[in-house]
Amino acid sequence: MAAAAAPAHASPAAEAWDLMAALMQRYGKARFMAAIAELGLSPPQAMALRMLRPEHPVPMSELAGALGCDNSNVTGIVDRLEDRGLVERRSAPHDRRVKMLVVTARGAEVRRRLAERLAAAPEPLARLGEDDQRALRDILRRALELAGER
Amino acid sequence: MAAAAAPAHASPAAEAWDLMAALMQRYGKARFMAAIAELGLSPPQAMALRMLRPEHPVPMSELAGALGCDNSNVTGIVDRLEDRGLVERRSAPHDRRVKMLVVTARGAEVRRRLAERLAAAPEPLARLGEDDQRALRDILRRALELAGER
DNA sequence: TATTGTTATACTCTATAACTATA
DNA sequence: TATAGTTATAGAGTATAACAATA
Repeated sequence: MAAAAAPAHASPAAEAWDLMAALMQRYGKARFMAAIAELGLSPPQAMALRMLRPEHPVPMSELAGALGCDNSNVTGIVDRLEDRGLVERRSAPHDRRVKMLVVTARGAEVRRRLAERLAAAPEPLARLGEDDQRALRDILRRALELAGER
Repeated sequence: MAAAAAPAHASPAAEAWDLMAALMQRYGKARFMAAIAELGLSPPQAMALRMLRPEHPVPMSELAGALGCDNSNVTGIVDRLEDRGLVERRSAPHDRRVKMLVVTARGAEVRRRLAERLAAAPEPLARLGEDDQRALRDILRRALELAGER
């Protein structure tokens, strides 16, 4: 099936955005689905494991915020990750309502393997010359800096 | 919550890929979810409507391929789009097993509004100078051309 | 025999609302 | 009263397997 939208972009930035979306759709999504299938994770489980950082416990509600879903969903997602021994719930010292999420050693290993599979640049970027690669990286760094990120 | 992965990239392309993923995650996803909520579409319904092009009927199985899911899922997704009058099933002339999907006038309008909301470049890209915007667009065009796309 | 789309089944994700235990 | 997390519920997406109609 062909691409989604018709051309005629409002600005070079809009066209770049469109091209980035196409790249993510065609390469990023396929790779993500393949990687999580290998590791036996569902998409939200994989996103949760990516968001959680080993050695940095966070409350359930913060994970819900990062995943952009309701707290009640996180209960089930974490249940299944915990069943597989990838994360643990711990009580918070200062507030007994809060449960802190901790990545286990096994979870950290799965998380590392996932990151490894997602890190490599896809073919269209990898094939670019060194100059283009660096220019692309530098422009994107500037974009995110301008927006106050990082 | 902080970003997902640790730094130390294998190449400028790998870092650029990481930055693009961050951009999509932080801006693309939020905008997509807001747009489909306004239009009353679920994520797969919206993806289906994006993939289908008015005036270009395609078989159910081709949509399944474009969505990267099983044929059996498409039955339900299309059922709900058809209930809302956004697409129609038509019989194919040459093979009576096949059903062709057609975007209705109403579906085309919803599809247009969706595309409109997703087309604008997000703030980090829009804030770049003209030179950077054009350079970014040109590099991405080259990347997709090299990979044999478009 | 093989293929297209549907149905049946089971599991996961999703939001909403009601509940608990804390604060 | 308000908040963190759970449970209950209902709707949607997902893959697998079995099926009907057609090729």
